[in-house]
Amino acid sequence: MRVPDKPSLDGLELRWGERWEADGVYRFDRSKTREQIYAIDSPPPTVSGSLHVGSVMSYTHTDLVARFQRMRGLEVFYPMGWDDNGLATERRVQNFFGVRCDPSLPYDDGFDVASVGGGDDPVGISRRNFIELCDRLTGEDEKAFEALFRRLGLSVDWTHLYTTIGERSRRISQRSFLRLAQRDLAYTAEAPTMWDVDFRTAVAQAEIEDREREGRYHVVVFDREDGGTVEIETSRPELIPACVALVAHPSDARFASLVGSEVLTPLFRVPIPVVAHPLADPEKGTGIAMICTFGDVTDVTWWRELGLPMRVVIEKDGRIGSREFGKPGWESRDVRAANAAMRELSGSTVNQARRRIAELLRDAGKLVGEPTAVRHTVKFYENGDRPLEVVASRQWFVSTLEFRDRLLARGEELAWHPAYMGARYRSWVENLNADWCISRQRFFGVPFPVWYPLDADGRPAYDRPILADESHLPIDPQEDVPPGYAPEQRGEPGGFVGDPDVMDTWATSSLTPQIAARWEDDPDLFARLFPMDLRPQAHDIIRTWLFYTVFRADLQHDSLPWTNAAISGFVLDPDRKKMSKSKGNVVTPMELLESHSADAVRYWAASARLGVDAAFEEQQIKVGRRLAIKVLNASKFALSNETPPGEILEPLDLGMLRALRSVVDEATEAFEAYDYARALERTEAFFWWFCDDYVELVKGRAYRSPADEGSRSARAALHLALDVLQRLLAPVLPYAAEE
RNA sequence: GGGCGCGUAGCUCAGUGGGAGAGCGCUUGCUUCACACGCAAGAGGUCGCAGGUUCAAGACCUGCCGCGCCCACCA
Repeated sequence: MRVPDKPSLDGLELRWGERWEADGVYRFDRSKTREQIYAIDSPPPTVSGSLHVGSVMSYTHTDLVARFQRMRGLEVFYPMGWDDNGLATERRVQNFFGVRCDPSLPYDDGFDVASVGGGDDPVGISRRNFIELCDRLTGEDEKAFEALFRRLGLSVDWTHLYTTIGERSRRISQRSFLRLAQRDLAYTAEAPTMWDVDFRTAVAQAEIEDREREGRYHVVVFDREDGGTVEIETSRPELIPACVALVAHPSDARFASLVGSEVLTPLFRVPIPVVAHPLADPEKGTGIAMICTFGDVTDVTWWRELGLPMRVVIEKDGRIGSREFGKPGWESRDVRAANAAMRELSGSTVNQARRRIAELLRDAGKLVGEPTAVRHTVKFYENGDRPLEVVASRQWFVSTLEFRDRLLARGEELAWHPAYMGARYRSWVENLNADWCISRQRFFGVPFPVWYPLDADGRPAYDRPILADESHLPIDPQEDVPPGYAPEQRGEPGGFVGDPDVMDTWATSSLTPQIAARWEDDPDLFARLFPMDLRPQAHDIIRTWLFYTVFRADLQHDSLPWTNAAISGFVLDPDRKKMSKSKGNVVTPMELLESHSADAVRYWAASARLGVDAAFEEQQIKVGRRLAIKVLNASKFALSNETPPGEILEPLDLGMLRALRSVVDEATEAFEAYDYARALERTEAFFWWFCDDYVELVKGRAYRSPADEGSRSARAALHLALDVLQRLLAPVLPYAAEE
């Protein structure tokens, strides 16, 4: 045994990191059975830059549990993944290399990105070439991520690494999709969906957030057939050309006589019916509202349930398109005026159109008073800058609404840590209002393993998709050819065309348990791991990652994907604001580890309970550093006397050990309840008492003659207590404990 | 509008019906043979407010105030 003269934390991470790797101490032993295994569904961090100090905290939380379960004798399956599938990566690669993905181009296996000049316009390349570039760039980030996680001391088995754009993820994602399609749970439909006009893609309900915005209420006059008028209030007058009806509540006496009659829209003079529907709120506006295709999701409900026609004026780029009145579906009592008004709006953004139509209405005497300013909530894509529009387009959906009740039951079945986080899941599931739209009009993602036959005129038969053969996955329908067709038939009448879209990134990451456990690629391994024990994650993605993963497992395996969910909070800066790069208060994780040591940073992370947002406190990290150093020094004292210890007989020694035993019990109980912070708190309090009181009390006795019984008892007690304390602290301070 | 969480020392936070606590920071003293990244002593609190239950409330119940978050059909 060699005890250093002056113990230090410096260099411990590198030394023990290498040793752990060489010895394979965290390598998963797949010969173990399900009962002997503790399986973790690690969150794959998004690869589009660098990791945040918040990630350091939450990944440490997972590692605390992993190390505890391993020390309790379970074989821990602790993989890692990189989430490099998605819009964030796509944008980064585009900007970095000056390229643009064009899925219609064929793969160029001799493509050299160096040949892409510094031209102004991005160079179009095939999807496969684009993915290869994504792989290349994300590879760099992923190396940095791994270095950070290794230094932090995450006891991950790095041989179980996956990427969400990798071949295995694409295969499993496509396989799962095909199974859903075969059961008609995944279906394609032309339907109104939420649409981001900047990214030009459909988005799902889960990616939508409300933001408060300034708006203006306009009171607008519609003409009745009998010569009277009716006034409605709207914040979106630019949708008047898309208006298909007025709606009032069935029991609203004020409008009862109007229901069933027709009115004319202002400016466009389009005859529309007045209808009744219980969703119309007599308290709002003037009590009667216009229904447009489509201003919001209520419009969609009204349109569907009342069987109204569709008159769309907003294009996918968010501008008002040109429309010709007088044609079928665009009838008008004054075609000339309608087209004149339409020309005023065509080509402008909704904001421009809103101002312009207000002027037109005013000039026509159809605006009552002036628009009044109001703050109201508007739906945005979570990464978007402009309000979402509702656009009718062909998309793939997964049936969700019909499973609401069983998904609620799954939420009850899952053990949430802390328990109250289950309420967020519940309120989300209770309020689901649409099937999951899983197609995205983007490029860097998992393609749909689907083609469509072309009819004699070259039109795709979307109602007869050709599903890929499962044995050939993953496939890219832009390159691969469906069974029974020749490559030359691509795009030709009577031939086929590949589905151009990619899946929602959550459609793949909702399968992380299946990907990590190699569903159907390795049935033996899967049976040993699934359902898993733990999903660790932060609270902001309960309605996405957690919800979708529960959903997929329920559909595919009729079970929960895991039994426990451990929900971490966020890291806030000391002013209690959310840390953000723009405020310049971000500390890079690697710098933290280098200046304070990994154990010190882990200590700070371990003091933050699950579910609670934690303040970033450098002071707390320093406290952790002192604790780690104290462990080294106390251990040095206990180990420096090399004479053999004896039997523990002294009442003081026995009393100390009795107290330590109850600390072990408490810490174990806390850890089993995922309350690592309490385990640390109890252990730490005991440890400082042990150092300051017990050690000082027995020091003199320990220094007596080696043969002295009291001295032997003291030394034996010190050895035993230090051994136990090191193990109690090992999940939090693995480096100091290992040293 | 519905729901969840949180208000305890200057700061960060424990607190499981009976004694108001820890760490940091602050003050004072100490080169004691594991550790000055240490040790010892000390100052510092109407436990958000108001009722109620109880022999006893920081804790349990009700209402209110404040902060944060989640959800909701945006006329």
